[in-house]
Amino acid sequence: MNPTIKDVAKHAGVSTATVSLVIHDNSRISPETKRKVLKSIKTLHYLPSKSARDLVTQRAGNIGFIITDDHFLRTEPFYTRIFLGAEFEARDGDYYVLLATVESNFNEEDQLPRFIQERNVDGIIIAGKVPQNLIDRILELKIPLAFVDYETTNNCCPNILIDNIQGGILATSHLIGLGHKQIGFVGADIQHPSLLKRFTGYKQALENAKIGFNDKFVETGSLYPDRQNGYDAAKKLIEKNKNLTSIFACNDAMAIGVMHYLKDNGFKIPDDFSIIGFDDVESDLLLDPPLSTIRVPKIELGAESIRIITSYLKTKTIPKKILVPVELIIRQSTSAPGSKRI
Amino acid sequence: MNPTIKDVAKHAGVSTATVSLVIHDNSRISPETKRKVLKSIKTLHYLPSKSARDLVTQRAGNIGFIITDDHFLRTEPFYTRIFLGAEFEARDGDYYVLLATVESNFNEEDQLPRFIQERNVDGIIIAGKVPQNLIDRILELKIPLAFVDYETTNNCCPNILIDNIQGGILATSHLIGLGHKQIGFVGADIQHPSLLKRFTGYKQALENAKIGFNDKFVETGSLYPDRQNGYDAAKKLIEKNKNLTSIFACNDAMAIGVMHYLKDNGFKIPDDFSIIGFDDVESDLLLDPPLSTIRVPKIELGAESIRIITSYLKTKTIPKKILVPVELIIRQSTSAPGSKRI
DNA sequence: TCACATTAGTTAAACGTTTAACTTTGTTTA
DNA sequence: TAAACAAAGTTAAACGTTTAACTAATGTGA
Repeated sequence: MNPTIKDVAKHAGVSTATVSLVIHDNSRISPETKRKVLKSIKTLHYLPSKSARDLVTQRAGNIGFIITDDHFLRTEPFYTRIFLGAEFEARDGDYYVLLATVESNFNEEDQLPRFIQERNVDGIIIAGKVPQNLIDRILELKIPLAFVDYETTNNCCPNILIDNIQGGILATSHLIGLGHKQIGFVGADIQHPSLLKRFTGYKQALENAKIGFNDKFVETGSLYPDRQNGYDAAKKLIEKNKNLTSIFACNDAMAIGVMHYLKDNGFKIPDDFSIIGFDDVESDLLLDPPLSTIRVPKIELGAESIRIITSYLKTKTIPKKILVPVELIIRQSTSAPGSKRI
Repeated sequence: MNPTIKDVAKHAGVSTATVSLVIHDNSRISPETKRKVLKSIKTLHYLPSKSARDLVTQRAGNIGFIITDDHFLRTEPFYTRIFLGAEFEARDGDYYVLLATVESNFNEEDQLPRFIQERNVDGIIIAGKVPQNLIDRILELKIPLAFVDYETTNNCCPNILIDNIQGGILATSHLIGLGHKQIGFVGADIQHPSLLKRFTGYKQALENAKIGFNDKFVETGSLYPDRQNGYDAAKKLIEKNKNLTSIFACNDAMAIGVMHYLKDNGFKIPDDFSIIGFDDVESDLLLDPPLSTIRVPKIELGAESIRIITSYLKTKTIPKKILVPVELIIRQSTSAPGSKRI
């Protein structure tokens, strides 16, 4: 069996309390005793037991990370990176991150994630949109909660958000700056706060540039912002508006769908048509041409959410909203409106 | 505070031992008492504390998952999915999975992952290649260990492996079946057992088809099997062998590099040149044309590794090697050798 | 010189379970 | 009828820490 604090105490000729105080660097201990104890710790290869510690301190040492399986499968590289950002940051603090997926149609009777049932987390991060009744049940249990990339209306909890409006402005302004005046918007799930704000940014940029907003240029009918729906939206939009020269898609997945539609229909990108996405999913780089987009600092988003929740656990104070800035990434899918087609 | 076992005992009018026995479904308890206790548990919303349990049972309830940061960043979608497979499977068992990355040049004095320091795992899964001295130190601590996608020479521990040889044969035979006779191989890090076996499969398929092996058709100089090195390898290989009609790349990342090189140099895929990869990373689908490849069941690989290690923890028996079968995925990057170039 | 701090440690209870060993009561068996 | 056994619980120790409250020794100011 592993050595315990008692073994160390005996070896160093002190009480277990002293050993504990040394471990926690308490000033009550003289330098000499400290040295002696540290030496014993080293020679015995002593490591404190986490479960014993957790029991007495009444903490779990874990942060739960919840996401719907739907989100996870559909937009995996996006949320995976947020998770990783959380994971990395948690390591520096003193936590582990436990992952759980829930069904997107989670309902009353469904089992809560196991780490909640076992009281195995000190706090929870929810990534992306989840069913309201899940949120309610967690709040009922009074487990500290933070949301990343999902804006809640009741401001019970901190929200770590992408600056979606700014992103929408950046993307649209980029196209405007290149000389585009006919700019389409491809979106989805208009209930989703993030997507809505990107749309708001789009409109705001048009207004700033004194370009009239035209709702014929907007296609937001589908539920999920995925590749197939991007393809279909592009089809509708372009068939309806022959004069369009560019599209801002609400995320990269849809942008990729748009690109495929354009390619399938003989448009050259960016010569005939400029297209910009949002998210900067890594795979953008594989595209031909590489996609201009708005970079979302995913790792940073995850890290920030850990910082928020652990600081809450320490100080019991919550900031309401954190807005993480985004960045315009110009690649080769956008250019000045060039040789017009047909 | 949450209710404890004492509260339940008091509420049900029994001892805490009885409550514990009920929870563990011990036959010593009469049906009537059992019913009574279960009712109290329900009305009080009692949930056993994991840390108390862990302390007394001397288990952590966690499995560690270790990977080098290098692997993780370079081939993220691949190992991420293995991790997820482990995560999902662990949930059904009674474990959480804790992730840790280590530096690929991990050395003696470096800190072991925190979950090892804190004795917070019952077993460890190592994914992909890691430095030998890390392995040695874990073995020293006598923590049960399993390797996924990395073959260890000393057979101390179970190895959950992709059937790389079979994959190499499948890929190469596919090209041969299409009529190719000049088939290049693009690889890397010839020390890496997995890559080596893919190469073995390549040679074996050639032999099976009575096609002579030509080491001019092989390029395995670079250290990492990534996109850039794929690009460079294709360049060398094709400049050297004008008669090549197809390439089997040891993974998709390199295959993508090869495709980029081919595109940059005016080759049409698959008309002028067939290319097949290995791994079936999701992003293959974005490529133009979509890449034929060998699918590795990543989720399954992770799940299997959890099954192996938890079954070891229960029964203390280890299977030596598990070979997970792979599958040929034919997309549009391979076809019969067609209209030759220039 | 004495009351009082300060320093450097110790003692012992507490955290919430599990489980071996024990008790009590009732039922067989020889 | 007594001894043996089975059934259904209980008691109490143990797991390995942390920490409030205590103690003993030394230093300090009036």
